[in-house]
Amino acid sequence: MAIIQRADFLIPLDNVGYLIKRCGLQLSLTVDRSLAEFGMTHAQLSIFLRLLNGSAKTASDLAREQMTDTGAMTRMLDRLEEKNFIARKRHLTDRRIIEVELTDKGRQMADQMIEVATNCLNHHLRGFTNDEVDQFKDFLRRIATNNLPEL
Amino acid sequence: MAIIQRADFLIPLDNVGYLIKRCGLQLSLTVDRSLAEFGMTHAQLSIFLRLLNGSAKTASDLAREQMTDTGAMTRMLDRLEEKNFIARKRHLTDRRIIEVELTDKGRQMADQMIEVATNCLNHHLRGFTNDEVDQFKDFLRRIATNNLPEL
DNA sequence: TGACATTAACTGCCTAGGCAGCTATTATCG
DNA sequence: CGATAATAGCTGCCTAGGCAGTTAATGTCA
Repeated sequence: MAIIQRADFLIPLDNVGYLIKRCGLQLSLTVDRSLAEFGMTHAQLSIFLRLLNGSAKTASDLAREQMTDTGAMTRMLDRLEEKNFIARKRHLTDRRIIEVELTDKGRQMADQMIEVATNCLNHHLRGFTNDEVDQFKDFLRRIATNNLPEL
Repeated sequence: MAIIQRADFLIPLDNVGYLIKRCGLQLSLTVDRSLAEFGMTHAQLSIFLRLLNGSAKTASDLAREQMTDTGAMTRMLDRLEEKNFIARKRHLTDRRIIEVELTDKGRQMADQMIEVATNCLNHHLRGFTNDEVDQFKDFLRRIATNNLPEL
């Protein structure tokens, strides 16, 4: 019951892997270009979003959710701290942990970035109905969870 | 008639941008891990596919279709040439152009890689019906073409 | 034809991520 | 309690891509 055949694989526009990768690249490129006026990137926006909604509070939370390395995250947080967008605080009881929080300046920047990025997303999704977007997101979530075991 | 609202943006699993990025990362990670036994990557497979089906013949074709830089492509082709997977040949009439072609060794490697990568893709798409895959691909193609102007 | 623009490929420089290894701290379990 | 494992964050090293600039070859057009 294989879904994807060898033949599909050879045609770029029939190759799901290629299509996902391409859309992801286009999207992040568009967002990065739009955020360039603030000197920011989509990767940094993503961190801000996690901190804003509270789904990540520490450096390793962020690394895990961004699917990146703790080393890379350390350096990314260095850059954000340098610009006073975030602050690091040692956890009181578990002193291994560094708690990351947005500064006022960070929250303000996040606000502007969200505005810009939302527009980019809507640009890429123009012509989609709400139902289609919902179904699309559902597909993506199913693909993501199909891989959880080895994540 | 904005589709994506600010509120959606804040919730990772409702954020189309985040979901696409995540799926793309997971997919290429899975493929890369599977191709590691050959010492190859998904980026290299992608080049092989283009050369196999004839949709790209030159270095700049490849760079354009991979959405990368010609400089990066030069170096990538260096690596592939070094391992004798591809050969470079000057175009006869337009001597600026370098034509890239797979060697026998390259074609043989491509064959094994396609097998492996197809399995990865099917793994990520398990539980999908053929219709769902078709619809998913359609969504992705629409998103990709929504951005063509500035490509 | 000759000046200028464009294209293809390449190179050097910079940045950022992946990986391995390290230290400090906490958890586990005999 | 004490040894060992696990976790969090950090650093050095390497690789690969983005960008700008270069060279060679071709196209354009007065």
